[in-house]
Amino acid sequence: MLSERQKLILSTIVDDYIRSAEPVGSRTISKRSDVGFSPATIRNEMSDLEELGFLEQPHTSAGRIPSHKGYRYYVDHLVKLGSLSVKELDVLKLFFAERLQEMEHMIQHVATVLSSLTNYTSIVLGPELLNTTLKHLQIVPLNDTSAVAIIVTNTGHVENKIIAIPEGMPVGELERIVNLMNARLSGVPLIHFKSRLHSEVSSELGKYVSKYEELTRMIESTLQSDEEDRIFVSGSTNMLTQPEFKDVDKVKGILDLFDEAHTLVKLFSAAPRGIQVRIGTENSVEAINNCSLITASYSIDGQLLGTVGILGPTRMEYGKVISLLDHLSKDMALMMARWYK
Amino acid sequence: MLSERQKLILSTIVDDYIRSAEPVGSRTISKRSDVGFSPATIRNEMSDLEELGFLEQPHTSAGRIPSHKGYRYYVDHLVKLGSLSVKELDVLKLFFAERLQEMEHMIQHVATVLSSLTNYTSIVLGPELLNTTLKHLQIVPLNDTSAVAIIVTNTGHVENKIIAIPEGMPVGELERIVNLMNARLSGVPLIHFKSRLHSEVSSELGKYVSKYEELTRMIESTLQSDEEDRIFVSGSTNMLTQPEFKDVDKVKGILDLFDEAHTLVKLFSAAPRGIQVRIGTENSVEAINNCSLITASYSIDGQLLGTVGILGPTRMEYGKVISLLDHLSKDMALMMARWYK
DNA sequence: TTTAGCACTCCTTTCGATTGAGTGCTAACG
DNA sequence: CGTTAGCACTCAATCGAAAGGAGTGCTAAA
Repeated sequence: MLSERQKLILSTIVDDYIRSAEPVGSRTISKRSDVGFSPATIRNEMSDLEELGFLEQPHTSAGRIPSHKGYRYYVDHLVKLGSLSVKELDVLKLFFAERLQEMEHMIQHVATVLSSLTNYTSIVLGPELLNTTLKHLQIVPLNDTSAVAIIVTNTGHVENKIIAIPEGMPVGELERIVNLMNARLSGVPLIHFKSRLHSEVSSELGKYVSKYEELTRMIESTLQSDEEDRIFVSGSTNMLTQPEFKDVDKVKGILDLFDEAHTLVKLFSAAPRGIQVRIGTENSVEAINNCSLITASYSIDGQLLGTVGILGPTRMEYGKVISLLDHLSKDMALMMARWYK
Repeated sequence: MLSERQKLILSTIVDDYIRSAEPVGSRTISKRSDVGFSPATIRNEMSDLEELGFLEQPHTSAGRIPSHKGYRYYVDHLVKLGSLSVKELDVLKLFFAERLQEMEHMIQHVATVLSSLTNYTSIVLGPELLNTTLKHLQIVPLNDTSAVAIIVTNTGHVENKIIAIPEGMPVGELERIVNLMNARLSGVPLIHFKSRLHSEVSSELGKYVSKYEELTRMIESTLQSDEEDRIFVSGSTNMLTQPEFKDVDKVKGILDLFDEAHTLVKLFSAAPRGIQVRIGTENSVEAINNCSLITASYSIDGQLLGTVGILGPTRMEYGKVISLLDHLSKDMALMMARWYK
């Protein structure tokens, strides 16, 4: 357990380091108006804090910087949640007044706003398609062998994929099956689509049962294709403005990560409800072991939809970012609710 | 007009500099087996070439590097088009054997292959939607006020947009109009869609003429939304591996460019038929004034469809890249032809 | 015309020397 | 006994001089 004075000093060091990116010395702390101790006293405390593992020294005659453990303690006990500035609130208000039509555009826009407000990189995981319900299924033949399967959800999302028409199935029959599916499956949550497809429709298919298996498998694959389309990144080059990443080799790995939608989806799918701060090596992905990732989930009626996140250096403005994400994730949930109902 | 010997020397300098990224000295050139002159002779020629503006000296006691004019001459007269290696041909053959279904995936894949074969950044501009013909038009109502307009082209491309249902238009009437449009406009090239829409359909609309205007305007807007979706980038972080960009400030502007699909589309739309090499400041976009951009257009029956491009440092492997782009753009044209016919 | 020789330039590397921010320890102070 | 002033010590960063070396330009000889 840290004493009040230790907390004050740790907190001051973290704040100062976040601002300056330079190791913080005892004199710097001592000069601050809210700390009424001499440099020598501070030094003793700093020495203790280092022994406890909260601080590190790049080298003997440098100031101290927070260790991962130090950041962790700061985030858990000391961080002062900044309230959003008038300017930031204005931006958000304006943004949510805009009522973008397509959900993709809305989410991309959220990412852009986040990265420009924070100067970090923002990553947003959109809701899974499976949470929506089927509005309309359509199959448009392109030629004798292939067709486009189109699925429209109640949120207005359109998913499509080119499929092969089962050999020997006439167009008329294809239409009949699709009509049947529409009649029976409209309004069904896509997560139940697969099972309902079999229970509701398969009995009425007559002689095309085997062909039909082939067809449904392809329609199902249309639903699975979207995993990587759920991820939206903005401000990736903001990483380059951070002094800790002025060395090209250090950013390369991070920037490469942003192109791997696959890895990002995995990283974000693992995020829990509410707000989570993962510092340095707490991240499972090695490329961002010198970064912190703050995520906030958004949900409707307790059902987890997706995650909003900010990636920056471990020396990140935790207070500001946490309150911003908290605010925004709630706004997003509200906005999503309009779509889903 | 340069003498044969000057050409040989210029060519050798450019080749060597492309390989090493270091200023090239007279001794280095002299040692090469195909140049039978002493360093002193080479020096005299280099001095002449510098006076003519083909070479530059970073400082008095350094070797020479090619100027923009030097690269230009090299590209126009000296470059040896490398034939593709067996390995590269294998990659391409394998790739085009794969027959990806969706055009988007195919194009994205082309970009990936290009960047991994060259270690530069590849940018591909896909064909305009307007070159395709209408296969099917569909409007799916979501609720009382909005619907999704879906356009399927003969290439299997699906474009969709959420539109507002004109006030006071019953669903049945909406369906009737869409059916009419489908009957009359199927097979029409999208570039003529707008004009045909009016001439073919407007007479038969009865009392909904004014509402109908509103509706068609929105359907038309679905076609225009795709401009930025035509651009595909791969290997953007390859820029970071080039020694001339080891300084973060120098790459920031370039990487930022890749996020501005808008600017890229403009840059690529301006590309002429065939292969073009734009060196340094020949590029209109300032961010890439230290880069060279090589583009190759692809077309069917003389109609320009799109452009494949490689962006790298001015010190780029011109010979290799040019022949690769040439080869690939022709393969792409063939592949596209299958879609369009 | 070509080339060997040589003085000269100037970047780069190296290596102390210096500087200065910051520490740890000790002893004095309230 | 906690706090602080004083002081010696450490070590990265900065600076400058010296050395090294790659490369040039010029001149004169082959």
